Amino acid sequence: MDRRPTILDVAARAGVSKSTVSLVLKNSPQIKAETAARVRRAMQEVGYVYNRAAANLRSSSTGLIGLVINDLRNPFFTEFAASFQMALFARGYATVISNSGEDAAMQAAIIHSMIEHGVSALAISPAYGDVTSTFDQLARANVPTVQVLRQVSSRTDKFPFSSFDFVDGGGQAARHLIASGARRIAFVGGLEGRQITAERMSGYLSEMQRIGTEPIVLYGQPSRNAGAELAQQIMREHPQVDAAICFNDLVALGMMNALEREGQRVGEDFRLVGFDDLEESAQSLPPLSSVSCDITSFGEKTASSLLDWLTKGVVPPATHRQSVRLVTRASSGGRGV
Amino acid sequence: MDRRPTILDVAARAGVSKSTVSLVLKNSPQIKAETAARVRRAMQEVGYVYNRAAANLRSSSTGLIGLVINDLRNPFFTEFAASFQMALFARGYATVISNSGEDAAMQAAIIHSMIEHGVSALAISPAYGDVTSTFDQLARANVPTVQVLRQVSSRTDKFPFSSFDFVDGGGQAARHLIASGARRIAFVGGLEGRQITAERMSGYLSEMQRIGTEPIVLYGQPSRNAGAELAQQIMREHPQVDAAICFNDLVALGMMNALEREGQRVGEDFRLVGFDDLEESAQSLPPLSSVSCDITSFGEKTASSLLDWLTKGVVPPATHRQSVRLVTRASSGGRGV
DNA sequence: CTGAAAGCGCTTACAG
DNA sequence: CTGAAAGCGCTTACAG
Repeated sequence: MDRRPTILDVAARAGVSKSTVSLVLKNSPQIKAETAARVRRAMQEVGYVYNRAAANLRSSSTGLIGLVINDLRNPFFTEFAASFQMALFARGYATVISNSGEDAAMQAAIIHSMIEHGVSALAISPAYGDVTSTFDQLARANVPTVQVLRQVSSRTDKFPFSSFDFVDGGGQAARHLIASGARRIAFVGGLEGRQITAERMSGYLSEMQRIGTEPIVLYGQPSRNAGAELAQQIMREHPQVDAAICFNDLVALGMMNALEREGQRVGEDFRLVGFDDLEESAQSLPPLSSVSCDITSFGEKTASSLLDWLTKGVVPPATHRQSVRLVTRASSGGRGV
Repeated sequence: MDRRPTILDVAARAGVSKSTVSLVLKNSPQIKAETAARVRRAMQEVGYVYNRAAANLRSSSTGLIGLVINDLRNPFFTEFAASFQMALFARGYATVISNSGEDAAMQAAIIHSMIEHGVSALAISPAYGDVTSTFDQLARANVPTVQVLRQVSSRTDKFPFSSFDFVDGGGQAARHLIASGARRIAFVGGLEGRQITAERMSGYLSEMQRIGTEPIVLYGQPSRNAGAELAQQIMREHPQVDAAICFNDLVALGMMNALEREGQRVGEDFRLVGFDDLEESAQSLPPLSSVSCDITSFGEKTASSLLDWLTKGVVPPATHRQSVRLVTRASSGGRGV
């Protein structure tokens, strides 16, 4: 009673061979409905649980998809993880999620373990660091793997990369602020040297060049508190600035808070645009304009292109950029918008 | 070259039997160092990857620990997930994390799938709903399972429950506010009817009864925006209130923001205490007093008690409450604190 | 429509 | 210190 019942136990109970039980498990049309019903009843009676590991061993495909995430504490990534998993689940695949915590060594260990556990495919939102041996391992093991949101391996032929078109988003934001009458626009927040910071900033830089204005850039952590501090710094050191494109909404919300406390009317005296369009950004006071990255649909698309690769051999394009869309709200326009 | 090399390939390459290879894999001291080295070299050469599923099939223990989380979008739970996983990883166990998204049916499907995949043990921060059949399944499959943070099954003998001593935390917060000179204290935020709301409120209610004051309770979503709205409502409808214990820090931060915008000085005119002690709470303006729940250590303890159960048969106590500690900052005292 | 046999890649006693 | 054999719980052709 301690060991788990197997198909042999079920077969004995139902008075058939184990082959028949196996066929019933796969809903084979070969089995007479009556026999199938009897077998199913026997499964109930003995408390049978399918042993997927054993099945996989023979058929050598686990239906397990791995997801390695660089920071499970960041809502942007967890939203991705949640929608990715949901999409796979709906198509009958189980997802194992693991968090590397921005640690390349941890990431290597996780991936190693996932390969051992026989994942059929892998999506990685990678930690920065030396990852060549990690990706070599993946190549050897022949596990279809995509890089999302961050590109750390340049071998996009083997490890296709997909992300958002942040460059375009930054351009949209800059043009919108200029059109709304902003005179001096700063780019605020984001860690220096990170690719994603460069991308989000790039569209802003082009627009500043186009209108012949010197850009003003203040780097910082992508957090609410950093945003508040940077706002103070701008009011002190750059009083001429009357608008900002923020690395993300958290920074923008922190800035908004600090500006309003100092009596600045956000949307009139100072215009603000963020990135990510978090749920709460629509509800801030004033509501925050933001470059919306539909991370939910991104997660779903990543899931289906990975499955197409796995099941139909359709290799995803080496690089894919999902388009983004600026959502304008009161923080960048008149208060009543 | 397409199929993964097995120990037989390694054995052939190294000129030994597959048993020897297996022993090398387990670092058996029986194998001569020289032979082991030769075998290891052969593994490198053929690109061998351990097949854990096959190993598990024979030894019937996967070393896979499942974690089912009710809401991967909530930082409190993701912090738990991250520390739980780290702790297990450090002890050589792989964790598979899955998100039920507060959906009991999804949760049932996830747990079913995890059992099939042969998890050795399970931790569940459960979704509310009808879970009897889900837990029956677990009982039948004989998988050691703990409930954390939310108790949905009353069979704590089979499914031990552990959480924080929120009741005590609420009491600490209330006594502190009374001692600081607050005259009228409200309890703000948290969904009505949820056990965790009741727990966090309970200590407050006792203290109000003790000092003979009618409690004032305003329910709401556990979010920043809800906090801001509830603050407005309090200023309008309960002008006599000069302090609040909030369901969590998000609510408190939202309240703080709304209060300050209306010119109230938080910490002087209005005293505020939250729950959870988020990282950013120490850095808000003013810094937020909060009941600190050390979720990191909670995750680690959960991991090790689960492993003790799995490996040594030490069943955790039916109910465990980790103690919490009020951290007082300027939001509940003088501004200069 | 159902059964007998081989095999997936390991581990585990048991010999030697 | 190393090898030959059986077995973990399934699936997969192949018979019948």
